Amino acid sequence: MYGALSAKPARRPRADSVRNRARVLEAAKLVFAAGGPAGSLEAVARQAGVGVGTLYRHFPTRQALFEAVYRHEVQQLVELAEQLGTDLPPLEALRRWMHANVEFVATKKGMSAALAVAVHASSDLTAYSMDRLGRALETLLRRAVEAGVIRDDISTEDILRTIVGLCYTHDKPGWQGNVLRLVDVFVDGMRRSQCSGPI
Amino acid sequence: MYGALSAKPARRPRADSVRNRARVLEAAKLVFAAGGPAGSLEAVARQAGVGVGTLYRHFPTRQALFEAVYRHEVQQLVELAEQLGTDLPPLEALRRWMHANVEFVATKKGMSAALAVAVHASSDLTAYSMDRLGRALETLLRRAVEAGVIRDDISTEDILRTIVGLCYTHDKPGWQGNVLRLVDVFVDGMRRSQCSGPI
DNA sequence: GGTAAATACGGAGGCCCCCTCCGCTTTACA
DNA sequence: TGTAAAGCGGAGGGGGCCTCCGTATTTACC
Repeated sequence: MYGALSAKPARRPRADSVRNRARVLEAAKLVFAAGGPAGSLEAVARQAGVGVGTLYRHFPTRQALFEAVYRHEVQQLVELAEQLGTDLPPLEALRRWMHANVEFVATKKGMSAALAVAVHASSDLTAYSMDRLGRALETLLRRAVEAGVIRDDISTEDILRTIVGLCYTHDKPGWQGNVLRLVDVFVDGMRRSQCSGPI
Repeated sequence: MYGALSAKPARRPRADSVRNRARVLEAAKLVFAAGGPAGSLEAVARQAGVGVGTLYRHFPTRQALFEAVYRHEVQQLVELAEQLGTDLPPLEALRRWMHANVEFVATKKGMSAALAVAVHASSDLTAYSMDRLGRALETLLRRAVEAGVIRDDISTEDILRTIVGLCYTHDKPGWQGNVLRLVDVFVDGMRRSQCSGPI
C-alpha cells in the first residue's frame, strides 16, 4: 500500500512483523467483541500469542488498535461487495450486502461500542469508511439500476444512512431480525416492477 | 422522593451518608469531565474526600455512578428552566435555556462519552431524560406561544431533537460557537413578529 | 552458505486501578 | 447518656497498563 515511492531503498518489512501484526488484529477483534472497548490489551496479546511489547510496537495506543480493527472490518465489507457483485443477480446481491451490514453490527455488539468510541474520536475515520463503503455499494447499486430492477433516485448515501439509522435505534433483544425485516421492506420499496405486495 | 410511604418506621438516613453521597456525585462529575468514562474511581473518592469503600457502597458499579451523575445533570437543567421561566421574558428564556443545553454538552466533553455509554446501556435513562426535559421545556414553550411571540406548531420534542442533532454532528474545534449560532437561527425562525432585530 | 546490521521480539518490573472485607466511628433515637 | 444500627475508611490481593532493554530473527549483501 505504501513504500513504492519512497526515496530510500527501504528494506522489505520482516516476515514475522507482518505475521504478528495480522495476528494481533485478529485477536483484538475477538477480545473487543467479547469484552467491549475496555477489553484487556494483555488478553489481546495472549490471544495473539505474542508479547505485550509486540502489541504496543504495532499499535502504540488503544485508540490506534481500535482504528486498525475498524479499517480492517470496513475492508472486509468492501471485499464482500465485490464478491457478491460477481456471484449473484443484481437485486439479490444488493439485498445480501445490506443484510451483511446488519449482521456485521450484530455479531460485534461489544465491538460496536469500541468502534463508536473510535469513530467519535477521529472524524476522518468516518470519512474513510463512508468513502470506502460508498464506492463498494456504488458498483452494486449501479448494476441493479442498469438492469432496470430498481429505481434510480436512491443514492449510496441514502442506503448507508438507512442501515446505520435502522441499527442505531434498535438495541432491544431480538432487534436483529426486526432490522433485517425492515431492510427487506426497504429493498422491496426500491424495486421497479411493483407487484404491490403487502408490506 | 421516597420513604414516606414505607411500612416500617425506618430511621432517618444518616447525615454523613447524605453528605458523602452528594460529594461523590460532584467529584464524579469533575473526574469524568476531565478523564472521560474511564476516569479512575479511586480518583473520584480522593476528590470527594471519602474512602473507596464509601464510594462503592453508594454506587456499586461504575454504571450506577454514571447514571446518577446523568440524572443529576438532567435535574439541573430542569431547575434552570424553572428559574429562567420566572426571571426572563418568554422568548429570551427559551433561547437562554437552549444555549444552556449546548453549553451543558460543551463543558462536559469528556463526560459526554461517559453519558453516551450510560444511555446506551440503559434505555429507560433515555425515556427518563426525555420526559423530564420535555416537561421543563413544555412550560417555557407554552408561555412563549401564549405570549404570541413564537409559532405554535413546534413541539418540545422537535426542539430537544434539534439540539441533540446540532451537537451530535459537530465535533470539530470551535463547534460550540457554531452551534450556538445555529440555535439562534432556529429560534429566530420560530419567532412570530419578525422585526429581525439584533439578538 | 556465511556474516553483519537492522529490525523485531518478549516479558519483567514499576505503577496504578479495581473491588472486597471487616474493625472502627458516627449517628439516630430513646 | 446509652446503645445498636448504619456507615466509614483503607489495607490488600489480583490484575491491567506501558516501558525498557537484552536477546532472537530476518534481510541484504558477499
